[in-house]
Amino acid sequence: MTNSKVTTLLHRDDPGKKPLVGNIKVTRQDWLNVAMDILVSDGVEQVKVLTLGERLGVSRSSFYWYFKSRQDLLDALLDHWQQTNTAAMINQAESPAETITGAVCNVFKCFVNPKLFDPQLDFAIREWSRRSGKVRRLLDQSDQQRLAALSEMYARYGYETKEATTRARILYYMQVGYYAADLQETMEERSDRIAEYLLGFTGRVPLQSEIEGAVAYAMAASKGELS
Amino acid sequence: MTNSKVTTLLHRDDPGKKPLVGNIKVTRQDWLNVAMDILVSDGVEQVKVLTLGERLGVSRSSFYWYFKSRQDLLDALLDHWQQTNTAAMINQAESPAETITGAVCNVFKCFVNPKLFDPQLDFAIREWSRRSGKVRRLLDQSDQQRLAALSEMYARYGYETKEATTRARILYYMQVGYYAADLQETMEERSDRIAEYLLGFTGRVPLQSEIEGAVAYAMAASKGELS
DNA sequence: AACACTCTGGACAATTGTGTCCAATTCTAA
DNA sequence: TTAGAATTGGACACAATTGTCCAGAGTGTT
Repeated sequence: MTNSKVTTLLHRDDPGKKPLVGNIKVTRQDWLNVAMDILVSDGVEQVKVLTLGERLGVSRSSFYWYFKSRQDLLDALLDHWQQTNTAAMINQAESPAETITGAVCNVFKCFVNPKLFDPQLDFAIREWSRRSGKVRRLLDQSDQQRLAALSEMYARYGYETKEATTRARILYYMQVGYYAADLQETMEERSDRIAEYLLGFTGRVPLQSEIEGAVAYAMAASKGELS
Repeated sequence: MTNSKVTTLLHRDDPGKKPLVGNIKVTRQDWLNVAMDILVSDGVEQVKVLTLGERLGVSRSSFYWYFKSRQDLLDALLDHWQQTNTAAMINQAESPAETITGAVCNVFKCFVNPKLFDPQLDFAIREWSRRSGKVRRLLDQSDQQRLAALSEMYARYGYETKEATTRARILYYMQVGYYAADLQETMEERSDRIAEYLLGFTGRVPLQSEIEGAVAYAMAASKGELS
């Protein structure tokens, strides 16, 4: 019904890596990669030891060599998320820019470049948080940090406090909703609205150069040309 | 971890209804109500015949008298959603208003009055749609209809096409994201930002009377005083 | 009083998931 | 070449879940 990337998710599929010796078929990282893939496409509940094993072509027992339990794997996935997404968004919100529209363009980079920020992973965690108090607490904390960084960004360009925090919410939750809806929109379609998005989010007309820069970045990102 | 309403979810808990005769302990509607409750609070995957039966104080076999299978129940839940949420939002988007800010206030009614529109149910369906092609198709269709109605609303007040459709997206997806994030915000906190939300969504300054009307509606809705 | 109708409970089968145990395999090092 | 370490596969135990079957318990009808 869903997923399965064509990229090299598994050690054995990556020609750059040296072959595994001995009786070894997969690595701990392979289990993690496949688990992450399923987490993103199908949700936590579908992260099942049996399913992962089948996809790796390996028996379930192997799993228990690398992980203490299913929960142990889930904790590792959560760790990975914590160490990537939130940091990236805060970083973009704090990047310098001439104008507020330029600053929002910086934040847009998170929304279009999966190497910077993985919105689908973010959504998967959000879904997971509904069923786990621990995950919920971590996510609430991240949301607050991100909103604070975005509010501060608007404030830097002269918006008064309440307008700054409200615009931060609109920008942030619009992004959350966009990925929750999981549109299958091409990057061309999205780019085509950039000027209007910038106007909507800031109330100010963006510079032509900002629009062009954002479109160029979005197109490059969609082709995997960025890091 | 979650839910359980205190309201009269079950036939037997509603003093207004006549008692069930014979060997009858629950009705088909009771099963549906409890299922809907769990769908909203815990997601489709948690809608289990055993769990529902326990909550109703009845054995699983009873379920199979009222429903052909678990899938049969899920189809009924989906039906109910279709016949409520989308219609309500389109209706609000089409309501007449003097200004665009007033029109957005009409749409806000959906976001704050659960009797008009149930955003948590909407989110539950969205989550479900990730795991079912059938649900996915129905939801995509609803999203498009709602976005079309909101775009048309902006267009009525003079926004040109691309700005109208973009603002419709910001308004709609912000709402989706807001409920996906599942903040535990009081209605006072939300109301306090209404003027800024209106400015952000429309780019125009709302009338004082519109703000006051919207706040009054929101507070009444949160107290369950509306229909 | 006998019967039909509606609903419920309990036993059973099949499937799918987690976790444990141990033997088998394959490389490395002594 | 032999011992040991790392990894994997297969069998087993256990729990949760869906679905089937049928007997039984109330009600109303004839």
